Amino acid sequence: MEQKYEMLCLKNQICFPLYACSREIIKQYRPFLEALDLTYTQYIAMMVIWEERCLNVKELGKRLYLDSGTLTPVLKSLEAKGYLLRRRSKEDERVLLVELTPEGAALRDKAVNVPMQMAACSRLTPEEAQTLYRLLYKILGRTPGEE
Amino acid sequence: MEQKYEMLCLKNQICFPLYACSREIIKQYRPFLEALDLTYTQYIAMMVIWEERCLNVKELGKRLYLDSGTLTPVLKSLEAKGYLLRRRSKEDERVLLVELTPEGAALRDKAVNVPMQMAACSRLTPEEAQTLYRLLYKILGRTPGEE
DNA sequence: TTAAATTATTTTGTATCCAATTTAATTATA
DNA sequence: TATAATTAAATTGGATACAAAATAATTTAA
Repeated sequence: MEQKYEMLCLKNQICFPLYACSREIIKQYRPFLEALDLTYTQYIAMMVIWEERCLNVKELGKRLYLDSGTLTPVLKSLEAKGYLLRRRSKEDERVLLVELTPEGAALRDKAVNVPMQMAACSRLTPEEAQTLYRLLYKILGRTPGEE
Repeated sequence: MEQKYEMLCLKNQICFPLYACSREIIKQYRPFLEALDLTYTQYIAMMVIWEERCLNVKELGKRLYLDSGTLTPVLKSLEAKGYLLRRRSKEDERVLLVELTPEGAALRDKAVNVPMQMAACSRLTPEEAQTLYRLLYKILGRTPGEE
């Protein structure tokens, strides 16, 4: 290939394997999450909601790097399954609060083994996973707990 | 948080930052790709087609980790823009060949600076990027050229 | 103090993704 | 050689993603 096109190859891209890996791993989640009747997006949303019990859409979106355009249908679906309640804040009617239900809390016990099951599929050593984790959060520009 | 839920937190997931990073970087591509009237998916498809000049949907899908359900509309859209031709193979009518047009080849010269522009946005050192690259392809289980 | 600006969420429209089904062509086999 | 099995794409249906516009509530500022 001509020199000037060298950088424009799939094999010289860093974003492409990131994109491919992300989708491949999410595909691996499928059988485990299907048993919980959750999609991956619903699963990571529930993960934050399990931790926080109650938070608003903006906060949730910041944690997940998703905007309300994506979250609105996801949260409506989780509400329809009975795992959370959506209600407007009393102090500020613009704010929508998302609150864990007892059914949602019960789901956490059913989900508790998913991380271990997924770890068993990993092709990386714990050290490699740790390195990857650090690099990914360097790209994201903030650590999970931050802000 | 209770010990038993410890692994079920966003901050202890490896897939989540992968998923978030992938989307964040694809978002960074947008202004550069908009100038070419391409989406990210169209861009990586063109990248393979620029290299191969002519290949079939199955081969393209293997390179991109995408199936024909995703590729069919992407390729129709690229054909509509005039960057490629879709035609059935003479030897096997089931196979759809995707062939670069002169317009598609010309687009390559307009895209040639995108990788450099994106590299300028990177928060990683070249060494870190190299490490990340290696780990991602370890997860994918095959190197870019392989198979 | 009320009109303008801002903010949080929803809606809309477009483009993926992907599982599952369908269609059409080819190959294998009884 | 008919028929079954396989294969490559396309289609269908459901769930994201996300930009842009719309809606509604709150805050700012002239």
